[in-house]
Amino acid sequence: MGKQNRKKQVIEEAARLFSAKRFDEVLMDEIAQQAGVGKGTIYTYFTDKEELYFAVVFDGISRLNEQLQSPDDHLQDPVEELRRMVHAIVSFFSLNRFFFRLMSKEDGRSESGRGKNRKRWHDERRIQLEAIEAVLHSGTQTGLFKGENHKIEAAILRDMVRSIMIHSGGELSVDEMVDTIMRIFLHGIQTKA
Amino acid sequence: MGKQNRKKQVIEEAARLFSAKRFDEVLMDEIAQQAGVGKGTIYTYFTDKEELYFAVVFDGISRLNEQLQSPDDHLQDPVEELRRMVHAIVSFFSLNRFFFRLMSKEDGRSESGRGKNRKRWHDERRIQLEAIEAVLHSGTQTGLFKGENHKIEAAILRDMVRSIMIHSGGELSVDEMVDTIMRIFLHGIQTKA
DNA sequence: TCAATAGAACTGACTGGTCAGTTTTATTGA
DNA sequence: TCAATAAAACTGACCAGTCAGTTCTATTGA
Repeated sequence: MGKQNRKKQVIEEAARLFSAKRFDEVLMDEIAQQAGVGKGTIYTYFTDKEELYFAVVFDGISRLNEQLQSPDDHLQDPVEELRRMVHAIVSFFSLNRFFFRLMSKEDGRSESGRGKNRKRWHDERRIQLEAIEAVLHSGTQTGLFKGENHKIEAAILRDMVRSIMIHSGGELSVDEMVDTIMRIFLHGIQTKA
Repeated sequence: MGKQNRKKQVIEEAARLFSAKRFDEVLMDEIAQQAGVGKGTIYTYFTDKEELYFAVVFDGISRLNEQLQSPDDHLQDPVEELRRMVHAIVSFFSLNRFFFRLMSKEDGRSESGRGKNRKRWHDERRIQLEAIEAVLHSGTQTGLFKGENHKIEAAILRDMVRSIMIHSGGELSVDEMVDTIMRIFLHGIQTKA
Protein backbone atom coordinates (compact mmCIF):
# COMPACT_ATOMS: atom_id res chain seq x y z
CA MET A 1 0.00 0.00 0.00
CA GLY A 2 1.30 3.44 -0.84
CA LYS A 3 0.14 6.98 -1.33
CA GLN A 4 -2.36 8.98 0.53
CA ASN A 5 -4.51 6.20 1.92
CA ARG A 6 -1.85 5.95 4.61
CA LYS A 7 -3.12 9.22 5.98
CA LYS A 8 -6.68 8.01 5.69
CA GLN A 9 -5.72 4.81 7.47
CA VAL A 10 -4.21 6.77 10.34
CA ILE A 11 -7.32 8.95 10.67
CA GLU A 12 -9.55 5.89 10.65
CA GLU A 13 -7.69 4.06 13.39
CA ALA A 14 -7.28 7.22 15.41
CA ALA A 15 -11.04 7.75 15.22
CA ARG A 16 -11.64 4.27 16.51
CA LEU A 17 -9.27 4.74 19.42
CA PHE A 18 -10.22 8.30 20.34
CA SER A 19 -13.86 7.32 20.35
CA ALA A 20 -13.19 4.52 22.82
CA LYS A 21 -10.80 6.16 25.25
CA ARG A 22 -9.75 9.38 26.84
CA PHE A 23 -7.31 11.56 24.89
CA ASP A 24 -4.46 10.76 27.27
CA GLU A 25 -5.21 7.05 27.20
CA VAL A 26 -4.69 6.86 23.46
CA LEU A 27 -1.00 6.45 22.66
CA MET A 28 0.61 7.55 19.46
CA ASP A 29 2.47 4.23 19.42
CA GLU A 30 -0.88 2.48 19.58
CA ILE A 31 -2.33 4.48 16.70
CA ALA A 32 0.76 3.81 14.62
CA GLN A 33 0.64 0.13 15.37
CA GLN A 34 -3.06 -0.22 14.62
CA ALA A 35 -2.70 1.75 11.42
CA GLY A 36 0.25 -0.40 10.36
CA VAL A 37 2.47 2.63 10.07
CA GLY A 38 5.65 3.83 11.73
CA LYS A 39 5.10 6.38 14.45
CA GLY A 40 7.34 8.84 12.65
CA THR A 41 5.09 8.69 9.61
CA ILE A 42 2.21 10.09 11.59
CA TYR A 43 4.34 13.14 12.29
CA THR A 44 4.86 13.74 8.59
CA TYR A 45 1.11 14.21 8.25
CA PHE A 46 0.26 15.89 11.55
CA THR A 47 2.36 18.21 13.64
CA ASP A 48 1.24 16.75 16.94
CA LYS A 49 -1.28 14.56 18.71
CA GLU A 50 -3.77 17.37 19.07
CA GLU A 51 -3.72 18.18 15.37
CA LEU A 52 -4.34 14.54 14.56
CA TYR A 53 -7.23 14.50 17.00
CA PHE A 54 -8.89 17.47 15.36
CA ALA A 55 -8.19 16.14 11.90
CA VAL A 56 -10.24 13.14 12.95
CA VAL A 57 -13.03 15.29 14.32
CA PHE A 58 -13.23 17.56 11.31
CA ASP A 59 -13.01 14.73 8.86
CA GLY A 60 -16.14 13.30 10.46
CA ILE A 61 -18.16 16.46 10.79
CA SER A 62 -17.35 17.58 7.25
CA ARG A 63 -18.64 14.34 5.83
CA LEU A 64 -21.78 14.65 7.91
CA ASN A 65 -22.36 18.21 6.81
CA GLU A 66 -22.07 17.18 3.19
CA GLN A 67 -24.84 14.66 3.73
CA LEU A 68 -26.96 17.37 5.25
CA GLN A 69 -26.93 19.59 2.19
CA SER A 70 -30.14 19.36 0.25
CA PRO A 71 -29.46 17.38 -2.92
CA ASP A 72 -31.93 19.44 -4.96
CA ASP A 73 -32.35 23.12 -4.30
CA HIS A 74 -36.10 22.95 -4.82
CA LEU A 75 -38.08 23.96 -1.78
CA GLN A 76 -39.74 20.90 -0.41
CA ASP A 77 -42.55 20.51 2.00
CA PRO A 78 -40.87 21.61 5.27
CA VAL A 79 -41.95 18.44 7.06
CA GLU A 80 -40.41 16.29 4.36
CA GLU A 81 -37.29 18.39 4.29
CA LEU A 82 -36.95 18.06 8.05
CA ARG A 83 -37.41 14.34 7.82
CA ARG A 84 -34.78 14.15 5.12
CA MET A 85 -32.29 15.96 7.35
CA VAL A 86 -32.99 13.85 10.39
CA HIS A 87 -32.68 10.78 8.24
CA ALA A 88 -29.34 11.98 6.93
CA ILE A 89 -27.96 12.48 10.43
CA VAL A 90 -29.30 9.23 11.83
CA SER A 91 -28.06 7.14 8.94
CA PHE A 92 -24.67 8.82 8.90
CA PHE A 93 -24.16 8.02 12.56
CA SER A 94 -25.48 4.51 12.14
CA LEU A 95 -22.85 3.88 9.51
CA ASN A 96 -20.16 5.65 11.52
CA ARG A 97 -20.52 4.61 15.13
CA PHE A 98 -16.96 5.70 15.88
CA PHE A 99 -17.70 9.20 14.77
CA PHE A 100 -20.91 9.20 16.70
CA ARG A 101 -19.07 8.42 19.92
CA LEU A 102 -16.27 10.78 19.12
CA MET A 103 -18.59 13.64 18.31
CA SER A 104 -20.69 13.04 21.38
CA LYS A 105 -17.56 13.47 23.42
CA GLU A 106 -16.45 16.55 21.59
CA ASP A 107 -19.96 17.91 21.90
CA GLY A 108 -19.72 17.51 25.67
CA ARG A 109 -16.51 19.50 25.68
CA SER A 110 -17.90 22.21 23.48
CA GLU A 111 -19.00 24.64 26.18
CA SER A 112 -15.55 25.33 27.53
CA GLY A 113 -12.21 26.07 25.95
CA ARG A 114 -11.16 28.20 23.03
CA GLY A 115 -8.67 28.29 20.22
CA LYS A 116 -8.75 27.83 16.49
CA ASN A 117 -9.99 24.26 16.58
CA ARG A 118 -12.73 24.96 19.06
CA LYS A 119 -13.91 27.81 16.83
CA ARG A 120 -13.96 25.68 13.73
CA TRP A 121 -15.91 23.00 15.58
CA HIS A 122 -18.39 25.65 16.61
CA ASP A 123 -18.70 26.91 13.05
CA GLU A 124 -19.27 23.46 11.59
CA ARG A 125 -21.89 22.77 14.21
CA ARG A 126 -23.62 26.03 13.47
CA ILE A 127 -23.91 25.12 9.81
CA GLN A 128 -26.04 22.17 10.87
CA LEU A 129 -28.27 24.31 13.03
CA GLU A 130 -28.71 26.95 10.38
CA ALA A 131 -29.78 24.37 7.84
CA ILE A 132 -32.47 23.15 10.22
CA GLU A 133 -33.41 26.66 11.27
CA ALA A 134 -34.03 27.66 7.69
CA VAL A 135 -36.58 24.91 7.28
CA LEU A 136 -38.29 25.78 10.54
CA HIS A 137 -38.44 29.35 9.39
CA SER A 138 -40.04 28.54 6.08
CA GLY A 139 -42.51 26.22 7.77
CA THR A 140 -43.47 28.90 10.23
CA GLN A 141 -44.13 31.41 7.45
CA THR A 142 -46.55 29.06 5.75
CA GLY A 143 -48.30 28.63 9.10
CA LEU A 144 -47.38 24.97 9.23
CA PHE A 145 -45.20 25.36 12.31
CA LYS A 146 -45.85 27.33 15.44
CA GLY A 147 -42.22 27.49 16.55
CA GLU A 148 -41.22 30.48 18.61
CA ASN A 149 -37.47 30.18 18.92
CA HIS A 150 -36.04 28.47 15.86
CA LYS A 151 -32.50 28.52 17.12
CA ILE A 152 -33.35 26.46 20.17
CA GLU A 153 -35.84 24.26 18.38
CA ALA A 154 -33.23 23.40 15.78
CA ALA A 155 -30.76 22.49 18.51
CA ILE A 156 -33.33 20.32 20.24
CA LEU A 157 -34.18 18.49 17.05
CA ARG A 158 -30.55 17.80 16.24
CA ASP A 159 -29.81 16.65 19.76
CA MET A 160 -32.78 14.29 19.69
CA VAL A 161 -30.76 12.22 17.27
CA ARG A 162 -28.06 11.90 19.88
CA SER A 163 -30.55 10.89 22.56
CA ILE A 164 -32.21 8.26 20.51
CA MET A 165 -28.98 6.77 19.22
CA ILE A 166 -27.60 6.43 22.71
CA HIS A 167 -30.77 5.08 24.27
CA SER A 168 -32.36 2.88 21.67
CA GLY A 169 -29.62 0.29 22.22
CA GLY A 170 -29.66 -0.84 18.64
CA GLU A 171 -33.24 -2.04 18.90
CA LEU A 172 -34.62 0.47 16.43
CA SER A 173 -33.95 0.67 12.73
CA VAL A 174 -32.91 3.94 11.16
CA ASP A 175 -36.41 4.57 9.89
CA GLU A 176 -37.96 3.81 13.25
CA MET A 177 -35.61 6.26 14.91
CA VAL A 178 -36.47 8.90 12.37
CA ASP A 179 -40.18 8.29 12.81
CA THR A 180 -39.92 8.53 16.59
CA ILE A 181 -38.03 11.78 16.42
CA MET A 182 -40.41 13.33 13.92
CA ARG A 183 -43.47 12.21 15.85
CA ILE A 184 -42.31 13.82 19.09
CA PHE A 185 -40.85 16.90 17.51
CA LEU A 186 -43.90 17.63 15.41
CA HIS A 187 -46.74 16.52 17.66
CA GLY A 188 -45.40 16.02 21.18
CA ILE A 189 -46.56 13.27 23.44
CA GLN A 190 -49.76 14.73 24.74
CA THR A 191 -53.12 13.66 23.30
CA LYS A 192 -55.35 16.37 21.91
CA ALA A 193 -57.21 17.91 24.80
CA MET B 1 -10.66 26.14 58.34
CA GLY B 2 -10.63 22.59 59.66
CA LYS B 3 -12.63 19.41 59.43
CA GLN B 4 -14.25 17.80 56.50
CA ASN B 5 -14.94 20.91 54.45
CA ARG B 6 -11.38 20.45 53.28
CA LYS B 7 -12.53 17.47 51.28
CA LYS B 8 -15.51 19.43 50.03
CA GLN B 9 -13.21 22.25 49.01
CA VAL B 10 -11.05 19.88 46.99
CA ILE B 11 -14.07 18.43 45.21
CA GLU B 12 -15.37 21.88 44.42
CA GLU B 13 -12.15 23.14 42.87
CA ALA B 14 -11.58 19.87 41.07
CA ALA B 15 -15.06 20.18 39.59
CA ARG B 16 -14.28 23.66 38.37
CA LEU B 17 -11.05 22.54 36.76
CA PHE B 18 -12.27 19.24 35.32
CA SER B 19 -15.24 21.00 33.79
CA ALA B 20 -12.98 23.46 32.02
CA LYS B 21 -10.19 21.23 30.77
CA ARG B 22 -9.31 17.79 29.62
CA PHE B 23 -8.47 15.22 32.30
CA ASP B 24 -4.78 15.24 31.44
CA GLU B 25 -4.65 19.03 31.36
CA VAL B 26 -5.75 19.30 34.97
CA LEU B 27 -2.76 18.90 37.28
CA MET B 28 -2.97 17.62 40.83
CA ASP B 29 -0.67 20.46 41.88
CA GLU B 30 -3.14 22.89 40.40
CA ILE B 31 -6.10 21.40 42.21
CA ALA B 32 -4.20 21.47 45.51
CA GLN B 33 -3.17 25.06 44.99
CA GLN B 34 -6.66 26.24 44.03
CA ALA B 35 -8.20 24.42 46.94
CA GLY B 36 -5.62 25.89 49.31
CA VAL B 37 -4.54 22.44 50.36
CA GLY B 38 -1.29 20.51 50.28
CA LYS B 39 -1.02 18.06 47.47
CA GLY B 40 -0.31 15.27 49.93
CA THR B 41 -3.59 16.00 51.70
CA ILE B 42 -5.56 15.19 48.57
CA TYR B 43 -4.04 11.72 48.69
CA THR B 44 -5.37 11.18 52.20
CA TYR B 45 -8.88 11.54 50.81
CA PHE B 46 -8.50 9.96 47.38
CA THR B 47 -6.24 7.17 46.28
CA ASP B 48 -5.50 8.66 42.88
CA LYS B 49 -6.48 11.25 40.32
CA GLU B 50 -9.09 9.04 38.77
CA GLU B 51 -10.84 8.41 42.06
CA LEU B 52 -10.95 12.13 42.71
CA TYR B 53 -12.40 12.69 39.28
CA PHE B 54 -15.22 10.23 39.88
CA ALA B 55 -15.82 11.55 43.37
CA VAL B 56 -16.50 14.87 41.70
CA VAL B 57 -18.81 13.34 39.14
CA PHE B 58 -20.80 11.31 41.66
CA ASP B 59 -21.03 14.15 44.12
CA GLY B 60 -22.76 16.16 41.40
CA ILE B 61 -25.09 13.52 40.10
CA SER B 62 -26.14 12.42 43.58
CA ARG B 63 -27.16 15.93 44.51
CA LEU B 64 -29.09 16.23 41.27
CA ASN B 65 -30.86 12.95 41.82
CA GLU B 66 -31.91 14.06 45.29
CA GLN B 67 -33.53 17.11 43.76
CA LEU B 68 -35.37 14.87 41.35
CA GLN B 69 -37.12 12.86 44.01
CA SER B 70 -40.73 13.88 44.45
CA PRO B 71 -41.03 15.80 47.74
CA ASP B 72 -44.49 14.44 48.42
CA ASP B 73 -45.42 10.94 47.45
CA HIS B 74 -48.90 11.95 46.34
CA LEU B 75 -49.55 11.27 42.72
CA GLN B 76 -49.77 14.57 40.95
CA ASP B 77 -51.14 15.45 37.59
CA PRO B 78 -48.51 13.86 35.30
CA VAL B 79 -47.99 17.09 33.39
CA GLU B 80 -47.32 18.97 36.58
CA GLU B 81 -45.06 16.24 37.84
CA LEU B 82 -43.09 16.29 34.59
CA ARG B 83 -42.80 20.04 34.79
CA ARG B 84 -41.55 19.79 38.36
CA MET B 85 -38.83 17.36 37.30
CA VAL B 86 -37.70 19.41 34.35
CA HIS B 87 -37.64 22.44 36.60
CA ALA B 88 -35.53 20.57 39.13
CA ILE B 89 -32.96 19.62 36.51
CA VAL B 90 -32.83 23.02 34.86
CA SER B 91 -32.50 24.91 38.11
CA PHE B 92 -29.90 22.53 39.47
CA PHE B 93 -27.74 23.02 36.41
CA SER B 94 -28.30 26.76 36.42
CA LEU B 95 -26.97 26.90 39.96
CA ASN B 96 -24.14 24.46 39.17
CA ARG B 97 -22.70 25.37 35.80
CA PHE B 98 -19.52 23.48 36.58
CA PHE B 99 -21.42 20.30 37.09
CA PHE B 100 -23.39 20.92 33.99
CA ARG B 101 -20.24 21.13 31.92
CA LEU B 102 -18.64 18.23 33.69
CA MET B 103 -21.65 16.00 33.28
CA SER B 104 -22.04 16.93 29.65
CA LYS B 105 -18.53 15.72 29.11
CA GLU B 106 -19.00 12.54 31.07
CA ASP B 107 -22.25 11.98 29.22
CA GLY B 108 -20.39 12.14 25.95
CA ARG B 109 -18.00 9.47 27.18
CA SER B 110 -20.79 7.26 28.44
CA GLU B 111 -21.16 5.01 25.45
CA SER B 112 -17.74 3.47 25.63
CA GLY B 113 -15.59 2.09 28.40
CA ARG B 114 -16.34 -0.07 31.37
CA GLY B 115 -15.34 -0.55 34.95
CA LYS B 116 -16.88 0.10 38.32
CA ASN B 117 -17.16 3.84 37.90
CA ARG B 118 -18.67 3.63 34.48
CA LYS B 119 -21.28 1.23 35.83
CA ARG B 120 -22.18 3.47 38.72
CA TRP B 121 -22.51 6.42 36.38
CA HIS B 122 -24.84 4.35 34.25
CA ASP B 123 -26.90 3.37 37.28
CA GLU B 124 -27.28 6.91 38.55
CA ARG B 125 -28.30 8.05 35.11
CA ARG B 126 -30.88 5.31 34.87
CA ILE B 127 -32.46 6.44 38.11
CA GLN B 128 -33.23 9.73 36.42
CA LEU B 129 -34.74 8.05 33.41
CA GLU B 130 -36.84 5.70 35.49
CA ALA B 131 -38.28 8.57 37.49
CA ILE B 132 -39.35 10.25 34.27
CA GLU B 133 -40.53 6.99 32.72
CA ALA B 134 -42.79 6.31 35.69
CA VAL B 135 -44.59 9.59 35.12
CA LEU B 136 -44.93 8.97 31.40
CA HIS B 137 -46.33 5.58 32.19
CA SER B 138 -48.96 6.88 34.58
CA GLY B 139 -49.90 9.62 32.13
CA THR B 140 -50.32 7.08 29.36
CA GLN B 141 -52.60 4.93 31.46
CA THR B 142 -54.93 7.84 32.10
CA GLY B 143 -54.99 8.48 28.37
CA LEU B 144 -53.28 11.83 28.81
CA PHE B 145 -50.16 10.82 26.91
CA LYS B 146 -49.85 8.88 23.72
CA GLY B 147 -46.23 7.89 24.21
CA GLU B 148 -45.13 4.65 22.62
CA ASN B 149 -41.64 4.08 23.92
CA HIS B 150 -41.29 5.57 27.37
CA LYS B 151 -37.67 4.70 27.73
CA ILE B 152 -36.69 6.73 24.73
CA GLU B 153 -39.13 9.52 25.40
CA ALA B 154 -37.74 9.91 28.90
CA ALA B 155 -34.23 10.12 27.51
CA ILE B 156 -35.27 12.70 24.97
CA LEU B 157 -36.96 14.84 27.59
CA ARG B 158 -33.97 14.75 29.89
CA ASP B 159 -31.57 15.54 27.07
CA MET B 160 -33.70 18.49 25.99
CA VAL B 161 -32.48 20.17 29.14
CA ARG B 162 -28.94 19.77 27.95
CA SER B 163 -29.77 21.16 24.51
CA ILE B 164 -31.51 24.20 25.80
CA MET B 165 -28.89 25.00 28.41
CA ILE B 166 -26.13 24.85 25.83
CA HIS B 167 -27.97 26.80 23.17
CA SER B 168 -29.99 29.43 24.97
CA GLY B 169 -26.79 31.32 25.71
CA GLY B 170 -28.07 32.59 29.04
CA GLU B 171 -30.84 34.56 27.36
CA LEU B 172 -33.64 32.52 28.87
CA SER B 173 -34.65 32.35 32.51
CA VAL B 174 -35.12 29.01 34.20
CA ASP B 175 -38.88 29.25 33.85
CA GLU B 176 -38.66 30.16 30.19
CA MET B 177 -36.44 27.18 29.55
CA VAL B 178 -38.84 24.91 31.35
CA ASP B 179 -41.78 26.31 29.40
CA THR B 180 -40.00 25.84 26.09
CA ILE B 181 -39.13 22.26 26.87
CA MET B 182 -42.63 21.40 28.07
CA ARG B 183 -44.25 23.08 25.08
CA ILE B 184 -42.23 21.09 22.57
CA PHE B 185 -42.29 17.83 24.44
CA LEU B 186 -46.03 17.91 25.03
CA HIS B 187 -47.31 19.49 21.84
CA GLY B 188 -44.54 19.52 19.26
CA ILE B 189 -44.01 22.35 16.85
CA GLN B 190 -46.62 21.57 14.23
CA THR B 191 -49.92 23.40 14.18
CA LYS B 192 -53.06 21.30 14.37
CA ALA B 193 -53.89 20.17 10.90
C1' DT C 1 16.53 -2.05 -20.86
C1' DC C 2 18.46 -1.20 -16.66
C1' DA C 3 22.21 0.81 -13.68
C1' DA C 4 22.94 4.78 -11.18
C1' DT C 5 21.46 8.57 -8.58
C1' DA C 6 18.39 11.65 -6.16
C1' DG C 7 15.08 12.50 -3.30
C1' DA C 8 10.96 11.47 -0.93
C1' DA C 9 8.75 8.57 2.34
C1' DC C 10 9.05 5.90 6.05
C1' DT C 11 10.76 3.62 10.38
C1' DG C 12 11.44 2.78 15.34
C1' DA C 13 14.95 3.21 18.96
C1' DC C 14 15.99 6.87 21.66
C1' DT C 15 15.53 11.15 24.63
C1' DG C 16 14.05 14.70 27.47
C1' DG C 17 10.38 16.80 29.77
C1' DT C 18 6.42 16.16 32.47
C1' DC C 19 3.69 14.99 36.19
C1' DA C 20 1.37 11.47 39.43
C1' DG C 21 2.36 9.95 43.52
C1' DT C 22 5.71 9.71 47.72
C1' DT C 23 8.58 11.28 51.25
C1' DT C 24 10.54 14.71 54.09
C1' DT C 25 10.51 18.77 56.75
C1' DA C 26 8.32 22.68 58.85
C1' DT C 27 4.21 24.72 60.86
C1' DT C 28 0.06 25.02 63.24
C1' DG C 29 -3.07 24.70 66.87
C1' DA C 30 -5.47 22.04 70.35
C1' DT D 1 3.17 17.11 73.22
C1' DC D 2 1.52 15.39 69.05
C1' DA D 3 -1.83 14.86 65.35
C1' DA D 4 -2.90 16.96 61.23
C1' DT D 5 -1.57 19.53 57.66
C1' DA D 6 1.17 22.56 54.30
C1' DA D 7 4.90 23.04 51.52
C1' DA D 8 8.66 21.57 49.19
C1' DA D 9 11.64 18.34 47.36
C1' DC D 10 12.03 14.19 45.23
C1' DT D 11 11.51 9.93 42.16
C1' DG D 12 10.60 7.30 38.37
C1' DA D 13 7.34 5.74 34.93
C1' DC D 14 5.65 7.18 30.98
C1' DC D 15 5.11 8.89 26.42
C1' DA D 16 5.16 12.70 22.80
C1' DG D 17 8.10 13.97 19.64
C1' DT D 18 12.79 13.49 17.14
C1' DC D 19 16.15 12.05 13.88
C1' DA D 20 19.72 9.00 11.90
C1' DG D 21 19.30 5.45 9.15
C1' DT D 22 16.69 2.65 5.67
C1' DT D 23 13.63 1.59 1.92
C1' DC D 24 10.84 2.81 -1.78
C1' DT D 25 9.96 5.46 -6.15
C1' DA D 26 11.05 8.51 -9.90
C1' DT D 27 14.24 10.24 -13.14
C1' DT D 28 18.14 10.15 -16.02
C1' DG D 29 21.12 8.74 -19.75
C1' DA D 30 23.93 5.25 -21.88
